[in-house]
Parts: sequence; C-alpha cells; structure tokens
Amino acid sequence: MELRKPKLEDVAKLAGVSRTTVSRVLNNRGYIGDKTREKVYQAMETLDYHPNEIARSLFINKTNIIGLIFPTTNNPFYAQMIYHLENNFEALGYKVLLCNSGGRVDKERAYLDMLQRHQVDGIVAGAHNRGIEIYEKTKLPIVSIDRYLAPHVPVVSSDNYAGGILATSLLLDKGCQHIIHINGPIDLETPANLRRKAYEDIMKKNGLPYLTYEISETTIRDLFDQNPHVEGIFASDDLIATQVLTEARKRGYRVPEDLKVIGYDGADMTCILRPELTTIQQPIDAMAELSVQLLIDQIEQRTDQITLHNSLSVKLIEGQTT
Amino acid sequence: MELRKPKLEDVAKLAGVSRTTVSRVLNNRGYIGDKTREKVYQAMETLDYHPNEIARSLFINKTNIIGLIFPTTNNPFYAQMIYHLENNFEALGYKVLLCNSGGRVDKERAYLDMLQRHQVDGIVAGAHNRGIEIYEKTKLPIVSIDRYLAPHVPVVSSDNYAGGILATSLLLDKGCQHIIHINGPIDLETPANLRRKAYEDIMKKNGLPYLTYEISETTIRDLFDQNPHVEGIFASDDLIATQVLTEARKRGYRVPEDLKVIGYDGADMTCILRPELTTIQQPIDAMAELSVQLLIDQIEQRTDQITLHNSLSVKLIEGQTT
DNA sequence: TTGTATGCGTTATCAG
DNA sequence: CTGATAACGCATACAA
Repeated sequence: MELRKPKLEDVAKLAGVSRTTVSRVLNNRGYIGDKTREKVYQAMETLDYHPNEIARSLFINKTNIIGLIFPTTNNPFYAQMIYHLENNFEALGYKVLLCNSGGRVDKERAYLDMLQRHQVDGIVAGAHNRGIEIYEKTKLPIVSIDRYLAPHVPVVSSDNYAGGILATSLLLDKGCQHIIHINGPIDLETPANLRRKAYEDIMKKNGLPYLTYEISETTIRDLFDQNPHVEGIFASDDLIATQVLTEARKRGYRVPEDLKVIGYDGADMTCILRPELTTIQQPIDAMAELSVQLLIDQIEQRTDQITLHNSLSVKLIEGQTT
Repeated sequence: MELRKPKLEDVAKLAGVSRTTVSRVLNNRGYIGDKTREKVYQAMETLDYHPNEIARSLFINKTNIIGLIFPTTNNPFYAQMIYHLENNFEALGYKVLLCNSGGRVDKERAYLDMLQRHQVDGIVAGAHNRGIEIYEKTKLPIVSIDRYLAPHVPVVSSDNYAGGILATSLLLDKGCQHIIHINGPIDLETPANLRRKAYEDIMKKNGLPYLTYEISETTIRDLFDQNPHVEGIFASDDLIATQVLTEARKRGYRVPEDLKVIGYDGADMTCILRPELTTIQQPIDAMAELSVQLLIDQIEQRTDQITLHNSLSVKLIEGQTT
C-alpha cells in the first residue's frame, strides 16, 4: 500500500522521460512531441497525479489565494457579498481563504498575520475594527468594503448618504413627523454611518427633532417605551428593522398605518424572508464585482486603473411597511 | 526600496546567527540561549518578518488548510453552517478554503481537483451532487454533511425522518386533513429526503391522501391553484415555507386559521427574519462541531473514534403559522 | 547551545 | 524537441 502522493518524478519515471518534460506538458510550455505528451498524460492518469500547488507556489512566489475577512458569514448581507466575491475570484483562477473575525480586533489581527504567512496574493477586508496598524504598513494588495483603512487602500461602498436621505425622505413624504433612527454600534469612521448623518441632516432641514438609538446600548423595547408616539423608524439594517417590526406587532401597532418602518441592505435572503419590508437596497453583487476588479488590478500592477473611493448607488425597494 | 519579503536568512543575518537558530526560535525547538533568542526576536521585529507557511507546508507535508464545499453561502442554513465550521477549525489551528459549487457537478469536480492540488488536509463536503467518483477513490480525509458519498466517508446529518414525523404530526394534531409536502429537487440519495418519506409514511398510516410537490418543476402558485382547499403545508425548508406564506397571504388565506404552514431548518437568520414561522430546527452548530471533530480524527489518524453515520436530533419550534 | 548540509516538489535556465 | 541542474524558503539530521 503506497500512501505517498505521486509526484512529478513518479510520472516522469513511468512515462520514461525527465521531470522537465512532464512539467512542460503540464504547463504547455515549449515544444513537445505528440507521442511524448501522450505518454505523459497516460502516466498522470494511471497514477492519479495531482500537481502540488504548494511547491509551485513556492517557486512562482504566487499562491492565487485571496484572504476574505468579514465579521461573519451568518448574516444575509455578508453571506451574499462573500458568495459573489468567491464566485468572481474563482472565475479568474483565484481561491478564497475565509476568515470570520466575529467583530473582534484580536481575531482580525491574528487572521491578518495568518494570511500574510500563507502568502495570499491579496485581501478583501469587510471587518470593521479600528486601530489595526498592519493595514497602514503592509504592501499587500487590499480592498476594503465600506470602511476607511489607510490612505492607499481603495474603499468600495454604496452611497450611504443618499440611502439615508432616500429612507428618511420616504418617511417624511408619507407624513411621518416623529421619526427615529436606530443602528448598531456607532463608529464615526465607517461610511455606513453616513446613513445616520443623512437622517439627521434632513430632519434638521425640516425643522424636526431627531433621535438616534444605538442598539448595543439600548433595546428596541426601550425605544418604544420611551417613544410611544413614534411614527417612523429608519433602521440601519434589515435585521434591526425586522426586530422593530416584531416588537411593534407585539405592542399592537398597525404597520404601516400607525407606524412606518424602513430597513437597509435589501439582501437576497432578506427579500425572500421579509418581502413586505421596505428597504434601501445596496448593490451587493456590483460591490463584490468591483472589489474583485480593484484587487486584481493591484495584484497585476495596473495601479493606474485604481480609484480610491468607489461609491455605488442604492435603490429604494418599497414594500408594505411604509 | 526593497520589495522582496524578508526570509529566514535575512533575519539570521541581521541577528548574526544561522538560519537554523532562527528556525529554532520560531518553533521553540531545542535549547536556545536567552540572549540569542532576544536578538532573533529583535531582528524579526525590525524586518517585519512573517514566516512563509508555503515553504513550511512543503517541508512538513501538511498545510493546515481544510476545503469547504457547499452550494452557496447565500442561504441561512449553509451560511450558519459555514460560520461554525470556520470557527471550530480556526480554534484548532486550521484555515478554511471556501468553495461555492452553486449546485453544479462540474464546479464541484473542479473544486475537488483544486483542493487536492492545494494539498488540503481534509474536506467538508456539503454540496450534493451525484456521481463524483473522486469521493470513492481518494484517500483524503472527508466528512459529508447530509449526504452519502462513499462507504468510508462519515456522514453528519440531523434526524430527517424524525423531523418529517414531527412536522406532519403537528399538522395532523392541529386538525389538518389535507396536507401537502413541498420540497426542492428530489434526490433519493439525500438523507434530507427522509423528511418526505416520513411525511408520506405517516399520512398513509392515518389513511389520508398525500401529495408532494417539487418546487423545481412546479410553482407555488400551481400548488394553490390545484389544491384550493389545502389545510396544511409542510415545506422542506424555511425559504420555501416563506414563499408559501407570501403566496397564501396574497390569496387571502388566514394563517393559521385557514392554512397551517411549517418549514424546516430553523437557522438563526430565519428565526430573526421570520420569528412567526413554525419550523423544525436542525442543530446546525452541533452538526458543524461534530463534522470538525470527525475530520480532525481522520487527519490525526484516530480512525477508531470515527462513526460513519451520525444523526443529531431536531427540535420543533412553534411559531404562529400553525 | 549552535552551525552545516540536505531535501520537500516544482519551474526556469541553459545546454544538448 | 529533451534533459540536467539550480533555486524557491524552510526544517531536520547530524556534526561541532
């Protein structure tokens, strides 16, 4: 019982040629006699030979592996983003190493170190932690999703400010006066926080009071306890919006008559699972595609093609909650 | 401007020692003088040295990389499964290469080939294609999720038959007579298909007619058109259940008064986005954990620990749709 | 306690 | 058209 995996040399021996020749057949390089090529193919077949990419990577100094760092796949937005990133990279011959940072700085840092040790050709970073100096000093090609990382790192995001305007305007147009914004942990560095700024700007412009709740430090229940007469709620993502809806129904609010709710993201899964929710849809697929392109441009040194800030437009999806 | 990444030798030179010594420091092997160790650490720091795992893997003949093959991350069930697989592997020092087969046999085959070339230490296969011979002949450690692959490949699944019984019984207990099952493409090899069998068995036992729709060849609309008096619907997953609910509401059915609906999977995201849906919850986290353990056991040659069939129990989550 | 020499599986260079 | 050899960066056996 031979447990060792067959290597180039085994194929060469069986085919009666040199390793060089087998390598040439493998990579279609240089001229090779037809009968030789055939012999080599035969040998590879009978041995069930799989070229060792590790050895090849070592020599070539390129792994064709991309690191993906996100808080979690277990979220409709990231799940869809990761899906499309993987698909696009695969089409270009790249593989994808998945890292779930879980929102923890230490994990993200450890992952970054790991990815560098593994010689990845580039990184798409969608985890949003602060103060990770490696992004500043590394020369590794990086693309960031929805987050400023360092001066030289391109950012791909959707137009969060426009989305915030769109959402808030809709609630205003539908006659809401008492509108509350609710979001996750506030982080001023995040482009996504522009959603909040847009909300506050437009409320101010309309001479209305504004109020933003942060879901980490308060519960949705508090929001309703403290604002029983709220007429409109703009949630910074669809999960929060759904939880708001759930609580509102529990309290007997009629939606959209008594209360209007609008979410944010519009991921595929959310649209299937909550088709009635009005939301601002981000162009997730396009964002993924653009990220891949920007990363590949860096990897292949087409640095002239790279724009540092890339903001794609969002779209209002009207359901029955407004 | 030095673009080349620093290597062991650079560290050695800077620290005034040999490569061997640096390697020893790196791996904590053998005895090393404290001052030497300190010098080496200093050198690594100033050079921003990251050991090359590719080179190490080549020598060690182990990559610490696991391949994950699933249809898509863009699905609450798989997204959660992948999340926990990654988490568990990471805790054990393994990294994860993500492959979205998209349900296509050719892609799955290509991915398998790729994973072997990349020398992964093992594979968790959750993609469900038929006739992929590689699973039969490879000696690579593999764990399959919810799917029979080959005699020697351990399968992890939840108790699909019990789940089917649970779901159908609930509908019966609630007084439904006319109950329909609806699922995705039927594949008799899939353990998940036991859900259907359970449904049919119990309906037969109760002397009631049974009817299974396959969503790929019919639409949910057809189901209602052809069975206006349906009282209960057991969907083989929560996404289908949700689409059924959406259509039912559009047609004016009152749920659960006129029509009761139960889904399957009970993933975290589904429970947040559709808290009112009654469903059969699979122990996704436990399945992931067990899969990791079974794979590691194979990798570390603890073959005695391995049970080939592993069926975890499911749980009824009663919402307001029944 | 530290250094030298060799090999992991592949590809590129150069010679034939 | 094909083959011998060095090199990719690291870890081990063996020697010092």
